[in-house]
Amino acid sequence: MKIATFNINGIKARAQALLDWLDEAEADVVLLQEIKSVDENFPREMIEDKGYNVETHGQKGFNGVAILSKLPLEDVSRGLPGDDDDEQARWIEATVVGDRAVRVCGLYLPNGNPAPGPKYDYKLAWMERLKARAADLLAAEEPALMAGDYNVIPQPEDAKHPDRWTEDALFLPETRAAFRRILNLGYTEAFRARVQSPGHYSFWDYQAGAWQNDDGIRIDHLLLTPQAADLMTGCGIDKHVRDREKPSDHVPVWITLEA
DNA sequence: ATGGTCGTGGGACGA
Repeated sequence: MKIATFNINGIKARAQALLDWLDEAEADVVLLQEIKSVDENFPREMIEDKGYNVETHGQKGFNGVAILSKLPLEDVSRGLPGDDDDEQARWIEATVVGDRAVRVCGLYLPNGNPAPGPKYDYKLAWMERLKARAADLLAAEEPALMAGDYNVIPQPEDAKHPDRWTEDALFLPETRAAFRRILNLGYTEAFRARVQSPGHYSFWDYQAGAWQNDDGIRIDHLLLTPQAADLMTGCGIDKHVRDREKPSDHVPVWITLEA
């Protein structure tokens, strides 16, 4: 089973790029972030025509997440638990029924800039709620993963120029510590578990020639429970997608599971 | 320090 996460930065502008990538990647499950669409306007038919089941959790203008799956999806749940007043569409989860059942959670963690400030407070509070959900998932002792745009640069090795990010909400010590606390519950960060070398990124800003200079950061992650990590057979970043026409500023990150 | 570029929706805001 191949599972990918992809922040597409707007489904309307990215429709063709997404379809092209779906054709080549042949992922069984895709977790999308920043669809920037309400559910009614999401172009589900074009994706269903490629054999995917489609579950969305959209919002007007911003945010929005979705799950695409060639396998059946069960027990779909929308919204990160822990704050009934939070109306931002940043979380969706479902059970994928393959040879084994895998609980997949798609997330779009708040950016948090500028920090300090209310947006950063929201980010840290959201990460605390994420940790609570992560702990509950672990307690089930089943294959499960939480994947998406974490807006967290875990280590200096995950940025071309870490010195330029020291004041940024994606790299502040408090952000990285909150991310580590989630990992330390018992999660495996798929890519870093398999690749130790620096210089692998999943996001390049549209501005200032970031892509041309390979001035990237690695902020899209897949976190696996021990039962999922035991099934992992591969992991990769589809960097070449960033060089295409009308690209997202993120590229897909994926794993393969023996499931 | 500033401005640099996108997407959505059709203005301002988020990233």
